[in-house]
Amino acid sequence: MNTTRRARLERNGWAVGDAAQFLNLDPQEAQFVEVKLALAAGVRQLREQRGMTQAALAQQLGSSQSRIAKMEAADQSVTVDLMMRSLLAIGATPGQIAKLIKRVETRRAA
Amino acid sequence: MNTTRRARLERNGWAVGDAAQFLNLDPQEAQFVEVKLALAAGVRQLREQRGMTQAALAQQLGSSQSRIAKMEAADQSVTVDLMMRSLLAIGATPGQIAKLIKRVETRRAA
DNA sequence: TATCTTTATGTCCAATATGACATAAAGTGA
DNA sequence: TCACTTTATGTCATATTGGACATAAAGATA
Repeated sequence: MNTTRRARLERNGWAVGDAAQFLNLDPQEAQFVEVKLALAAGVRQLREQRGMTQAALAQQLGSSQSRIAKMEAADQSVTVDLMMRSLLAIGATPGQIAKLIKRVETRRAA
Repeated sequence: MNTTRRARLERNGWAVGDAAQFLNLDPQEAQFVEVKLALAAGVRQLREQRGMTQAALAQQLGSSQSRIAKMEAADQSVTVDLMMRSLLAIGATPGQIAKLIKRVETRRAA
């Protein structure tokens, strides 16, 4: 978000910030959420890259379409464990997963 | 393990391999376990680096000493979620966590 | 050795996550 | 528009995880 847009919104009474501010998360829980978001995005990206539907991925994982949808939405009911397993099942390497997580850190600086 | 030792063991009927072979894990589940082991090691390392006991860390996390012990042992009853939260609570950055995971990949090549 | 501290292991049950299912919503092409 | 595919959302029962507690085992210090 650029500076003028932010300023305009704030003038009009909008609280402009990230999920952490909105939800009043302490910083480390906020970071945890960001990690989950990053992994969720990774799952979606890899799945689409492979031209798979959520249903197809669900079948490969022995899960269900609805759970995949929740996973890609980083729903609070899905664990990082499931995301990790999914990423590995899709063929992501630990290095790729690491990259997803590493980006969380720098995102704040951007 | 060096080559001659391996050869000697195998001559004597020992199956020489890693945890994956021993437990008959498929490769991606094996990798998942390795990720957990790496994170577990990270927790222990950071905790000791800070001169904390498991009990002290447990208190900081609102958990219990036994759970910390299990976490550091990468017990199957502890999730990656708990490890991640713990690492972040100890002050690990996403970048550091990423590094732990990234190392899993290259370990195989070593 | 004995005592104290720390860590490991096993079990309980309340809290949470899971796959499954139904169904709504959104997207796609005729 | 309609039909079809894909994704999103809500709920449920079963399974798994969590903190807690007891206690064993291992370390440290005298």
